[in-house]
Amino acid sequence: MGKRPTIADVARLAGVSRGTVSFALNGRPGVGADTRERVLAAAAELDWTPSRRARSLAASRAFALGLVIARPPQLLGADPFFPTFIAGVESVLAERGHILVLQVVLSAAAETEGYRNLARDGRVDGVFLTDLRHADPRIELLAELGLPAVTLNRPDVPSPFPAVGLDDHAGVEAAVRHLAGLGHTRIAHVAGPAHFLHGAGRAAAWRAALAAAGLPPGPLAEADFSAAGGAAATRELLAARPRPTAIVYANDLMAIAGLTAARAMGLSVPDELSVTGFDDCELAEHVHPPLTTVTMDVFGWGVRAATALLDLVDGAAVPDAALPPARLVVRGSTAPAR
Amino acid sequence: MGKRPTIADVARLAGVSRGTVSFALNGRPGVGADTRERVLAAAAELDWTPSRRARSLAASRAFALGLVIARPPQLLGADPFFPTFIAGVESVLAERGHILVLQVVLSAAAETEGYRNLARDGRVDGVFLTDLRHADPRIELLAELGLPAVTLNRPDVPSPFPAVGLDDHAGVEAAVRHLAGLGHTRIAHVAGPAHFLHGAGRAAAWRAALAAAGLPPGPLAEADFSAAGGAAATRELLAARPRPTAIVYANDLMAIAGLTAARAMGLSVPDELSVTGFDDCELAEHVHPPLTTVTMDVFGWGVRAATALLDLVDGAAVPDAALPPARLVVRGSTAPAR
DNA sequence: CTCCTTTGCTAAACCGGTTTGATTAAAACC
DNA sequence: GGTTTTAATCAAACCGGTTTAGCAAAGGAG
Repeated sequence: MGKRPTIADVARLAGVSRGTVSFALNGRPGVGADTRERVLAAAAELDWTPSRRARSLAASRAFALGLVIARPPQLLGADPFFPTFIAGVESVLAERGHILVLQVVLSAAAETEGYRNLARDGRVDGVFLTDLRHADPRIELLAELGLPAVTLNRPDVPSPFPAVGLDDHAGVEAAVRHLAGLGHTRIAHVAGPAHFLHGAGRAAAWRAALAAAGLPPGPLAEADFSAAGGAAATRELLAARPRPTAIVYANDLMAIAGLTAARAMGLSVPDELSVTGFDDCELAEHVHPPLTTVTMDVFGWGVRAATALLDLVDGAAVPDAALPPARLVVRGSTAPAR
Repeated sequence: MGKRPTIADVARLAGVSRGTVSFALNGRPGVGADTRERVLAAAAELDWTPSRRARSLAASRAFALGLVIARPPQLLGADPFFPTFIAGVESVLAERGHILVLQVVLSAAAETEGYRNLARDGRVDGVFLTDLRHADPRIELLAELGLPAVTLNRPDVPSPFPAVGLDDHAGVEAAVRHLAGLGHTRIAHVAGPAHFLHGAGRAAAWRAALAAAGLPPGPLAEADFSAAGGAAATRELLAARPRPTAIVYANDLMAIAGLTAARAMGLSVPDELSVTGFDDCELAEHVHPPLTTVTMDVFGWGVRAATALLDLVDGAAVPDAALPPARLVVRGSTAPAR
C-alpha cells in the first residue's frame, strides 16, 4: 500500500526544505555540493521522482510534444512515413522524459480544432508540422496560439519556426536523370495533390530535371497519393499518344498501383514502360518488377525534428537543419527506352 | 496580452466561491439551479475552461490514454492496422476530452520501461493492449502497476481487464473453405510469429478449417509478418513436392511478397497457385492479380476499445464486447485448382 | 575591523483546480 | 412554535511541485 513519496518526504529525510530539494534536483546553482549529494541520496533511497502533474502545473509545461495528422486512415496505413518518423521522434523523447501526443483527424476543421485544444489545454509544449501545404494556415494559427513548432522543410509563407529539412527534390531529379540516361525522352509524372508542398515540389523538381536534361516538358497527372488515384492517373497518361515511356511517381503506393494498371493495359514493365516510385516502402523490393524508387532517412528526420523541437521549447535558439538528401535506389522497374 | 482566466475570475464574476464554481461545472448535486446558471454564464462570458493541468493534479487523473506499440518501424509502416485503429480511437477520445499518448518502442525492454514510465508519471489513465502475445507478461505488469487496460481479444492468461474482441479466425476459416470449395486439397499457410496470439490463432484456425473440410493437415511456414519473411516462406513451401496449390497468408504484406516470389519461380497466380491475404490493405486491390483477402472493421475496433477503456477508467463495470467477425473478400488471386 | 557581496538555505507564496467541514438559511416535522 | 432535517454555500485545506523574497553565515575589499 506504499503511497508514493512526495518532495516533502525527501526534504525531511535529507534534512532540508522542499525548495532546496527542488533546486538540487534541477541542478540549479545555490546548493552546496554536499547538500546536493544528500538530497539525491535521499531521493534515490525513497525511489522518488517528482510528480509530472505537479511539475506541469507549477512549471506551466506539459513535457509533451504533439503531432496532428490529417490524412484518411487507409492512406495513413499504406504510407511508411509516419510510423518511421514517429519512431525516430520517440527515440529522442524517451531519453528526455517527454511523451508524444498523437492526434489523427479526418477533416481540416478537426485539424484546427485539434491544435486549438492542444494549446488551450496545455497538453503539449510544441508541435511538429508535417505535410506542409501551400500557404499553410497552420503557421499563422500556431503563431497566434503561441505554440512552438518545428516544420518539416520550409513553408512557402514566412514562418517564425525552425525548419528541419530533407531535400526530397534531389531524389526526383535523380530519378529523371536516371531515366534520361537510359534514353527516355517522354517521361511523365504522377503527382501528389498540388496543395501539398511536397506534392507540388516533386512535380517542380521533375519539371526542372526534364529541362536540365534538355527534354521537353512531359505530361503530368495529378493524383491523391492513393493506390486508386495512382492507377487512374496511370491509365490517363498511358492513353495518350505518343505514350510516355517512363513515369515518375510521387510515392510508392501510386507507383505500385500504376505498375499493375500498366500491365492490365498490356504493357510490360520495364520493357515498354519504366516506373519509379518514392518512399522505398517495405513492399517496393517485393513487387514485380522490384521498384526503382527514392529513399530517405525518415527515422533520422524524426530524430532531428524532435531534437530541434525540444531545444526550441527549452528556449534555445534553434537554427534550421538539413538532413542528407533523398537518393535514388535503382531496382528492376526501370530499363533502357526502346 | 489577455492572461487566461482562472476559476477565481469566474467565481468573482458569478458572485460565488471557487468551490461552487467547481461543483456547478462538474454537475455535482447541492448547487441551486439559478446559481448553476449564473456560474455557467460567467464561465461562458469569460470563455473559461478549467486548466487541464490543475485538474490533473487535483483529481489525480491524466485525461489521457496510452498506446504502446512494439514493432519494427518498417513493419509498422506497411501495416494498415494501427493507423486505422488509432483513427477509431481518436474519434471517441476527441469527444470526451481525452488525448492519446503514443509510444513506439523497439525492444521488449523498452516496452516494459514504457508502461512503467507512463504509470509512474501518471501520464495516462489507462492503456490499450494490442498485439497480444502468448502468456503475455504485460497483463501482470499492468495489474501490478495498477494501470487499467482493455485488451484486443482475450489473452491466453487470466486477465482482470475487459476484452474487446473481433473474431479474426472466422476470416481464415472462410478463406480455407473458399479454397476447399474451389477444389484445392493442398492448402499451405504462411503464419505470423507463433508467440503472437493472432499469429498462432490464425494458424490454428487454418488447421481447424482444413480438418473441418476433411483435408489433411497442410504445410506451414512461420514467418514474421514482413515482406522478406513472406517471400522466403513462400519459396520454402513451393520447393516441396507435391507442391501446395494454395497458400493462406496471415497478412497482406506477406501475401503480396509471396505472390511476387511465386511468379519469380515461374508459377502463375491464380492459375497454378491460389493465394489469400489478411488485412485488406490499400494495395490489395491494386496488385496483380487483385488479392483475395480478409477484411475487418478496424476503425470500429478502435471505437469500441476506446469507449470501453474510457468507461473503465470512469469506474464503470465494463463487460467484454465483440465486433462482427472478419470476413473474406474474394478477388482475383484465387481460382479453381487444376 | 567594518562594510559589502556572495553563497546556501528556508519560509511562504504560487500554479489552478477539487474536496472536506463548517455555516447558514430554508423546509419539514412533531 | 420550537426543533430537526435538508439544501445551498463558503472558507480553507489539499494535490505536489516551482519560484520568489528574505535571512544568516562566510568570504573579500578597503
